[in-house]
Amino acid sequence: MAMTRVTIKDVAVSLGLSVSTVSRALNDKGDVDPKTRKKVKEKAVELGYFPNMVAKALKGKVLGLLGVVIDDNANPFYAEVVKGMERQARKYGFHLLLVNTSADYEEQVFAVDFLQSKGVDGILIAPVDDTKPYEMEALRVPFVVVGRHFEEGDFVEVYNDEVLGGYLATKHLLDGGRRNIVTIQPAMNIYPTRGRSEGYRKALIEFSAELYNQSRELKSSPEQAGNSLKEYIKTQGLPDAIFAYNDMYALEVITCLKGRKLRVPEDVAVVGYDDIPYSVYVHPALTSVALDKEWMGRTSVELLVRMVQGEELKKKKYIQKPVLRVRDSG
Amino acid sequence: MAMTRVTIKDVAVSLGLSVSTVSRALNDKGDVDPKTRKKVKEKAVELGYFPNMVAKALKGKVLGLLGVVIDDNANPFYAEVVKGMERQARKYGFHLLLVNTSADYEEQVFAVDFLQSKGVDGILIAPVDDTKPYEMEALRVPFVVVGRHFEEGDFVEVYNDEVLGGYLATKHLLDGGRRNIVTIQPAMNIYPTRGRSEGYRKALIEFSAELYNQSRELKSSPEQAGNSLKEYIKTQGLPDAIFAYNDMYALEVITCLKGRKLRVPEDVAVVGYDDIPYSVYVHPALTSVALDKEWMGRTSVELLVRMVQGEELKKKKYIQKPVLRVRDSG
DNA sequence: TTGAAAGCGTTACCAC
DNA sequence: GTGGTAACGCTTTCAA
Repeated sequence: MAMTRVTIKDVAVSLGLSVSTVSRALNDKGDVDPKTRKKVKEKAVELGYFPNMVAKALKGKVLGLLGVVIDDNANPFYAEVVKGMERQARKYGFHLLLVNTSADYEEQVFAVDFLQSKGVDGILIAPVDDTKPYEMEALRVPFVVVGRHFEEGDFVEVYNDEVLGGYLATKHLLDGGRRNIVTIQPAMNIYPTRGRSEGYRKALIEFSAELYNQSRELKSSPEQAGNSLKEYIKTQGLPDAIFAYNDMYALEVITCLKGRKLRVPEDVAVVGYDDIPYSVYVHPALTSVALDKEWMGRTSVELLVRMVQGEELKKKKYIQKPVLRVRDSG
Repeated sequence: MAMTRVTIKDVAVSLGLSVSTVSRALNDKGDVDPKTRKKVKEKAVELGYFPNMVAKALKGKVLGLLGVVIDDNANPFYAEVVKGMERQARKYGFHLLLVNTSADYEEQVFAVDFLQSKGVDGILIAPVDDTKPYEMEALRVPFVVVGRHFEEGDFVEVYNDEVLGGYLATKHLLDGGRRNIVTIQPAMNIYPTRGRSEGYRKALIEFSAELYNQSRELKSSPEQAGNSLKEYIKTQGLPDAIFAYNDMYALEVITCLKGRKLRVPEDVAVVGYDDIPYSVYVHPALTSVALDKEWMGRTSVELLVRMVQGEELKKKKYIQKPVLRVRDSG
């Protein structure tokens, strides 16, 4: 087990060559006699040699490590994004280093520092707060912002048209005859919340100023969504539709509604967001704004790798257009 | 951005000290004048120095990287396990390197090699096939087997009592009056399939030899579960209960059943496994064998870190007892 | 075509 | 208590 590692030097001495020649042979670089090269490679395999990336990295080469800083890998949205990242990273010979922040700012600061001290070549990050670009200055390696969008700063970003998403969802509800639509979302000030709100209000005002004036935004958390809604209903009365921040919120909202013997969508229509894989199995099947999550992962890694390899990206914003997937809940 | 990194040497010259002294001061090692130590630390902060773990690792120290080799991070079961791993790893100052194998053996071989060449200190692995212990010999770093169990080989393993899980599920169905129970699982030959089958058969034979002789194991895949079942029904007739390998299978099975206008659980009862977070929201809510997935993640990391730090584990098998969560599907 | 030697950032041994 | 130096495994000039 703990047998000492086979190094380039072992290969060299066993062949009576110098380490430099072996290095060149193995990396197909410089001038090496084809025969020598062949011998070296065979010997390397025979001895079970495999390169020590750590040593390579110390020589200024890339380690092939990409840090991923997200809220929670078990959130089905991020799970899919990460899956896409992993797949793409592998194609380029890169590995993913995962850190969850629980959407906590301190954790994020720590994560970034820690990741960098480990020598990652780049970072994929969904910042906890995308309103303060100067906070990204702690980043000393190339990075790509995933699923967020800073108004200022010209970072490379891969995100979704959240305004369109919010508009689509709300418009659909309006088209279905709903007039008392409340939206529920987390208190975080990030582009996804801002954008979806904006889309929501855009659809409302497009319909009438009156409806716009009655717009209602409820702040909550995935776990508390049900309780927040209950509270809201108690004081403000029953809405006829709810545009949930994402499918987790929608699921909680539906559970709460059912608990009060209300029918979905007959009494209250519910539209979610993210279109997680389980939305088909729940009852009623969720109507949701769909995003290609793997695309986000693949694209962000693709861009980051190019940056790590020294490429200067001209295009910096990669925006995806969401689509409404209409099912039974609204 | 691309400003060159602050090294220990920069701190040394700016203070007129030697690198060795600075190193000792920073690491609280050996003899250093308390005053010097203080000065060094302050200067380090001032200059924005942070240790280069890659260089440390080259010196034979631990890099603080743990490789994770699993089927698919987006599988809700693994997502929770990974979450537990990440949390625990962080406590110890370790990072997680994620690789998905899609349950493909070649991918796994590649993953392990690749991870090792990147200098990981240890590996957490859910092997694609846990019947061939000698295949683990490619592992040259400490490793912990997660969610799998080899009959031979004395690896450190963190897994679940799958026999009990299968027994619990089947017994519950039997107690509910079901007599024609088929189980559906993947074709993979891994402890979870073997164990759950065994538990299934154990419950059957405990009831009667006749029932045992009628036991039916259907091999399929999560995506094909519905079709496989349809095929089965066509040739073998309708069972009155299905013990699904996990909740994903169960969800597919239920969808298939509903598609044929069959009622769950009235016509066919369905029990799943893993108790994923969404099982509460689906309709009917899934009865499922529950596991503490985060515990698996935490424990395996805990053990691996201890191994990496040189500890010899006396206890090698960490087994969790599953519990049946009865809801509406069966 | 091949080899010697320097250097990447850090630690550790051994003098001073 | 402090500093010089070798060493970790590898790549990369620069000579030979």
